[in-house]
Amino acid sequence: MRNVDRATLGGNLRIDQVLESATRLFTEKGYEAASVRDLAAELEIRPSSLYHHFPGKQHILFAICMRMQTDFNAEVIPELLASRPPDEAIASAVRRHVLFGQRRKGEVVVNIRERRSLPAEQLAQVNGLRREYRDTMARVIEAGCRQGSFAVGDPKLAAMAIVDMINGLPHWFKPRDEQDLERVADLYARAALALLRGWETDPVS
Amino acid sequence: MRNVDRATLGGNLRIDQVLESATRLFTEKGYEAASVRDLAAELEIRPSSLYHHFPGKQHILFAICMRMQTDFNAEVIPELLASRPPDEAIASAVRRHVLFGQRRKGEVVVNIRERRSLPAEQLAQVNGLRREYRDTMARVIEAGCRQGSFAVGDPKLAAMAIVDMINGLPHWFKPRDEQDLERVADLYARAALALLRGWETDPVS
DNA sequence: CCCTTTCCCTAACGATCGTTCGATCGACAA
DNA sequence: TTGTCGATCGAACGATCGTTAGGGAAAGGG
Repeated sequence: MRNVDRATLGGNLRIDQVLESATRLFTEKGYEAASVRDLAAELEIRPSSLYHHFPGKQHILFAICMRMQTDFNAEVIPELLASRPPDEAIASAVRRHVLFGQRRKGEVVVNIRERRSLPAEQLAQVNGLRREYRDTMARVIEAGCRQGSFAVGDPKLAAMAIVDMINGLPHWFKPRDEQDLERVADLYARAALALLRGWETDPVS
Repeated sequence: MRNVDRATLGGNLRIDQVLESATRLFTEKGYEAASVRDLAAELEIRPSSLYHHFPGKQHILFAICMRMQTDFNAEVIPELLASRPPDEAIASAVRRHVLFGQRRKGEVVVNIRERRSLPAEQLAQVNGLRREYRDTMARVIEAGCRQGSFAVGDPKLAAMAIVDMINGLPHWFKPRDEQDLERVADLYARAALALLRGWETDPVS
């Protein structure tokens, strides 16, 4: 029982090594294709030793997804809830989202691409956190519409579009350096604002 | 040899059934988790019979990805190359992209999420087609910048952002009816234009 | 008629999968 | 010293994996 707590929340040393190696393996080969023996080999221990720290392979994936999404929400949602104009809230949330996606690229990609291999109940937990983020963003967009900064008919759709756009980034973007990363983060923040301001006002052609 | 040709291009009846069932299985369980025996069971034949039509499991995935991406390029790229203002070109390309993503949702999702399980050489072929699409879109965006319709500093980045946004759609969007689908397709076309017009002109806050 | 080709079958191959069991080793408290 | 406990080990379990070998039934052309 103690192990499970230390698996979902961080804390233990060896468990962090397991999650780190597993993240790398899962991103490179995919969750199903990466075997417990691959993971054990990377950690230089025997496969059976892994079961002292985790009750099974699925729990490793769950721990990766859950920890990543928890940290993400704790870091990005406050930007949306801070009391300030909706443009600024969206802009800094998008900035943070982009930066998080690069800093924790491995976990983010695993969470996006391998999450569906989780059993229904664990998958629902992770999806709950993701929905919480999207709903919060949708509410800020709605507030921006009421006060006239944004022109969006469907705030939920707009939030999904923006999130999809940002989540695509870690799959292919390799920043040249820290400055390049900041540039793209700002660019995406601008992109989100351009989207929300001009969505339903501009003519389609 | 004949089989390979009929696998990548369409034509044969049974092969189409295999690709259709495989697409459904791969979307539901993932390529690695879906076994040859699962696929054979769905087709009500024995696993070994599959090897009369395909030389191996990987080639089924390759056929799905290649056929989907070929059809996609043949359908969407002409919208970008047609001689007309860049706004209109982008708008109708995005519209077509969204509609294609719904009409061929299964194959599109498989191509996005399972493509990486392909061996390097086959993966490169599919990625080549994808790059062709993105590059074409980037050139249209660049043209739009030169003639003043768009205000984008990095056309390739803008193309990737738009493509990521649209490709996210098939993962979660379930249109109520045909009209709802048309509505979202138009909305995403507008979103792309809003993005390209206001990207670098609007202040960040 | 026979011969080839197409399609599917039964049976099984070796490999690898996630996981379990029981023993062992070292550190540390009593 | 003895006892406890966390961590690791070797060895193996049954299941399932992708794939192959070889044969049989039906169809079509010579």
